[in-house]
Formats: sequence, structure tokens, C-alpha cells
Amino acid sequence: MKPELPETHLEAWRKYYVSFWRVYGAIEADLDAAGLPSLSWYDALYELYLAPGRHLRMSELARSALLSRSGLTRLVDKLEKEGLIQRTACPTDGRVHHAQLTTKGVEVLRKIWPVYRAGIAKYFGAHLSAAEARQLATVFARVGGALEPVKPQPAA
Amino acid sequence: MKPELPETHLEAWRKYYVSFWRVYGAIEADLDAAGLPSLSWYDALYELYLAPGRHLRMSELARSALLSRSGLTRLVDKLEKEGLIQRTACPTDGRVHHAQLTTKGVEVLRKIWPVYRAGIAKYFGAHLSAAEARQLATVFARVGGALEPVKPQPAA
DNA sequence: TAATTATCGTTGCATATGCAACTATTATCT
DNA sequence: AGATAATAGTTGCATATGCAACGATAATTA
Repeated sequence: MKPELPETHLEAWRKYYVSFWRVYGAIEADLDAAGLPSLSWYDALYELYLAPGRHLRMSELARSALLSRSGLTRLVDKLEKEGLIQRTACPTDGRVHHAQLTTKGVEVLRKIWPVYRAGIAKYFGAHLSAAEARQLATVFARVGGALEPVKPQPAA
Repeated sequence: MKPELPETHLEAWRKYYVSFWRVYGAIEADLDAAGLPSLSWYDALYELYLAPGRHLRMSELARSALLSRSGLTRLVDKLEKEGLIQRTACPTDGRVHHAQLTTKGVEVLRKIWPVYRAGIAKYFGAHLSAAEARQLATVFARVGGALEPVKPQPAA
């Protein structure tokens, strides 16, 4: 590891850091103003939506939704209370529970998305050319990919 | 406002969003492992360090440090308790208080920086070419600049 | 000048989130 | 098989943070 950090890179970090908080805050404010749940709810519901069968183990969901296991437990408590997901026991492993997206969960996802999409477009997309967007995706795929939480793999 | 959001831009957003949380989390973890305060402390102390006279009004500091006014009050409470800043009353406006960076505050800043810098280099800089870093700085200057909190300006 | 309005910082309360410890279950080792 | 170790999810506690309401001060208006 070389801790060298040229001024150029430092400047990029500063702008990245500040703009993220501002964009994130602006989107959250829009969601709140629209009476909608926050991005953490969206993230979790959306990960379930993408998953085969629309369900995931708690720990997988925690990883995908960028939360600690305990944080996820609390989030799932609330989602379940609202009827957006259901906890189901895993038939093959008594330790494992699954979170299963419900119809109502899908509906909420569909209510959040237009506001979220508009926020991304307004606060982020509006300032990017198509070429820049492609480049950002490439760069951040590298940056984020290097820190990807390891998914437990069955031995080959 | 046009809420159009091409797939390219959406993809850029997703990668940006995820990579930010991962990098941020990794840096915070390094700071914590080194027994150092978190980035919010660093941000506040650093803004004071940059300010002329190394002091700022509470509300200015809140803006610079990306916190709400109440959040800043709590943070300043802790910083003052540790002797890293001092509250001083403004002589010309009885409503205003200043946060003044102390020598000890500068020392702490200097202890945090090497770890923070190494984290930026490891988790972020290592994945960027110089050209990419310049481009990110340009793009995020636009993105963040558009959401810049307005600084109250004296009338011309 | 007196009354109203605006601004600044703080506080009460609520929420989100993490770590470490705990329980239940499964896997591994002898 | 029995003992030990590992894993999954939950819970207690601590911390960070925001919103709305408040008190103090200043600016504006009548």
C-alpha cells in the first residue's frame, strides 16, 4: 500500500465527499417532503425486488443494503410492521431467516421511485454528459468493487 | 426540471452511491481502529483550521461541516470538552458565538490526517489515474456547486 | 420609542445505527 | 456420539443526528 496522495486526487476526494452529502441530503429531503420513507427503506426493498423469488437471508440483505446485521434487524422490524416484507424461517437451516417482499412492499417501491428518480436526475444527472456518466460508472465500479464485501462461496 | 434519467446516468448514480458508502465506511473503520475521532470531528476542525483567525460562527461552521445547527451544537460541546476548540462570544452581536480552534485542536488534526490521507489513497486514489481524478474534480465541482448552501451576503 | 419580526444558538425529543453480548442452531473435531 | 467451535439473528446499550420549540438578542416597522 502506498499512501501517496497527489493533490489532484485529494481535490477529487474533497469534491466527491462534499457533493455526495449534498445530493444525498437533497434527495432525502425530497422524499421526506413527499411523505415517503427514506432511502434505506428503498435500498432494502429494492434489493429484495431484484433477488430471485424476491427474498433474501437477513445477512445477505444486510450486505446489499449497506447495513450492519443489527441495523438490518431493526429495519426489517419496521418494514414487517408496515407489511412491506415478511419474515420466513428457512426450512433447511434453523438459524436462517428470510425477508420476503410483499405485494404491498412492491407498491411502496413504486411510489418511492418516481421521487427518487427525479432527485437523481435533478441533483446529479443534470450535471453530467453521457460520456461523463459512463466514465463515472467505470471509475466507481473499480472503487466500489475493490471494497466489495465478500460473499461466502461454496467450495469449488 | 426534467426528470428524464437515462440508464447511463442511473448506472453512474448506483455505482457512486454504493462506492461512497463503502469508502466512507472503510475510512471511518481505519480511524476508529487507530483510536482516532471520526470524520465529522475532522471536518469541523479542518474548516476552523482553514478559516481566517481559525474561528467561525456556529452557523457558518454548521454549513461547512455539513451539519444541522443543532447537530453542530452537540459536536462543538464535545470538541470543547476535549479542549480542541473554545467558544467565544461575538463582541459585536450578542446572538453570535464563535468556535475557535485551539493548539490542541491543531494537534489532533495533525494526528488524524495521516490516517485519513492513507485511507483516501488506499480506498479511493489507488483506483484513479491522474486524468480521471481531474475529471472527477471537475464533474463534482458542478454537482456539489449546484447545491451549495447560500452564504448570506452583505448588500452591495 | 414601542412593538413586531427575524436571527442565533441551545435544548427536548425522536430516530437511525453500530458494537458487543446473548441465544439458538449447525458444523467440525476427537 | 459428545464436545467444541462457528454462524445467524436478535437485543441492550451507546452514539450521532435532525426537527421543532424555546430564550436571547438584534433589526425592522409603525
